Amino acid sequence: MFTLSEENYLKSIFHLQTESGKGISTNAIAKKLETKPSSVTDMIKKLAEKKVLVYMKYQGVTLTDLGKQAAISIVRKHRLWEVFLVDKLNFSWDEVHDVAEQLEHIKSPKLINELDAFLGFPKKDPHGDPIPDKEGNFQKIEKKLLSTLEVKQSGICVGVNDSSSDFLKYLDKNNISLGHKIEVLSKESFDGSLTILINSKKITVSKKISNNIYIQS
Amino acid sequence: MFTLSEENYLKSIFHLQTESGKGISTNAIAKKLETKPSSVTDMIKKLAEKKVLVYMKYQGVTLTDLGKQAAISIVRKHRLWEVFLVDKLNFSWDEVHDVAEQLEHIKSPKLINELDAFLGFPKKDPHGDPIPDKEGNFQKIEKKLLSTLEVKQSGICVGVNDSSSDFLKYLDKNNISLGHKIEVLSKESFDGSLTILINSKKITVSKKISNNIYIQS
DNA sequence: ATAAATATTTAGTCTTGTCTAAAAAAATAG
DNA sequence: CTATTTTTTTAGACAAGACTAAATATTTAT
Repeated sequence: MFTLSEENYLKSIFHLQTESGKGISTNAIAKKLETKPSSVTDMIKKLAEKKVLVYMKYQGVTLTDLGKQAAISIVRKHRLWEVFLVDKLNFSWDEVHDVAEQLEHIKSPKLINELDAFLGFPKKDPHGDPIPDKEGNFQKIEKKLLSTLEVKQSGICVGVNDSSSDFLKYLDKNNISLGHKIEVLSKESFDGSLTILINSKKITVSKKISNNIYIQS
Repeated sequence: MFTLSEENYLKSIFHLQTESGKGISTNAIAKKLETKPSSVTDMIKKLAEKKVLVYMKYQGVTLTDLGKQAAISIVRKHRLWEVFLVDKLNFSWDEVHDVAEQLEHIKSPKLINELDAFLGFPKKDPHGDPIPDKEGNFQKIEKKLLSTLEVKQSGICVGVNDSSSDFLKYLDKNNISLGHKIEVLSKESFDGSLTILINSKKITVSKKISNNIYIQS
C-alpha cells in the first residue's frame, strides 16, 4: 500500500493539518520530518498521484479523505503500541516514542485489531492522546493549555503537547502525570511562570512548561 | 547497525549454514531469498566489508562469529514475536510467519527482553523451534523426521520442517500438533506413505508429509 | 580432455528517496 | 511599486538495492 517513507509523510501532514486547520506548506513538512524542502516537493507529487492529498504548486497540501484514513490508521497503530509498551512491558512514557515509531509501520490488520482487544480497547495512549477505533473515529478531547489558566483555577492533567523524553522525565521528576489535579496558586506576570499545587505539593513551572501541559476543567 | 535487507541476508545465510554445515553458495542464497544471484553477489561484498561473513569468489560464504550473533538475535526476535502472536493475540500457527518477518526487524533491546519476560521466557516457538536466550544460546532439540521411523516405532511430534501456511493448515485439519504422540502402524514401500496413529485415530500420510514432521523418541 | 552445462561475477541500468545548488515564484518592506 | 527576502520548485547527482544481459569460472559428462 504505502512505503515507510510515504507513511511518515502522511502522518506528519495529518498532525500539522489537525493543529493548523489550513493547507500545509512544504517548509512546515520539511521541518517536521527533518528533511529538505526539495525532498518534500518530490514526495508530495508522488502522494498527489496516489490521490491521498491535493497539491497545487506554491499552495501547500491538504489530505483527501483517503489520505486522512491512511494517516489515522497509522496514528491508531502508534498509540496502541504505546499502550502495549507501557501497560505490558514496563516502559515508562518517555521511552515509548521511538519504538512505537517503528511498530506503527507493521502491516497486519489482524495484528492491530487483536492487540486492541488484548489491551481492552483503550481510548487514550500514555500521553493522553485519543486512540482512533477500527473505523477511524476518535473523540476530540476537550483540553486547554495549563498556561491559559488564571490564578485559583484548576483542572485535571489530561495530556502533553511535547512528547520528548526530556520533557516527560521532567514531569516524572515533579510527580506530574495524567489524571492529577493541578491548581494555579499564583502567576508571575513578568515571565508567565506559574506556581501550582499538585499532589499537595507546591511547585513553580516556567511558561515553557505550562505551554506543554493540557488541562481539562 | 544493519539495514532490513542486510538482516534478511544474515538470517537466510544462518539458516542455510545451520542446515548444511558447509559454505553457502550464491545460488542457494538467491533461491532462499527469491532474488537473483547477481544481487546476492553485490550484497555479499557489502556484508564481507562489514565483517559479518567471509567471502571468497566462487567459494561460497561463511558467517563470522559477529555475523552469527547478529543472525541469532534476529531469529530470537522472530520466534519470540511468534509466541506473542499465538499466546496473546489468538493467531494460529499458520498465520504468524509473515507478521513475525516484519516484527523481527524492530530495533530495541529493551523491547525484546521485556517481551521475553512478559511471555515467561519461552524455550520454543509455536512450530517447536528453540528460542535463543539473551546471550544467544539455545539448545539443539533432538529430533528426527517422521519419515525415518519404522513400523511400530513411535514418538512425540516436536516440530515441523516446512512452516508454510498450507502445510500447517493440513496438520490442523488432521489434528496433528506439537506434543502429540504419533505411532507408525504401517509403511507402504511403494511410495513411502505411512499409516499412523494419532489422538487414537488412524490416518495415512504421504512421504512428503512425513518428511516435514519432526519426532522425538 | 574437451564440450556442454551450471554457477558466479561484472557491467550497466533502474527505482526510491534523498541531497545541493540554482532558478523561479510569492510575500514583504521601504 | 519596486527591491529584497522568503518560499518553493527544478535540475542534476548520489547511495542502496535490485535487475538484465553478457562474460568468466567451474563442474560434469562424454
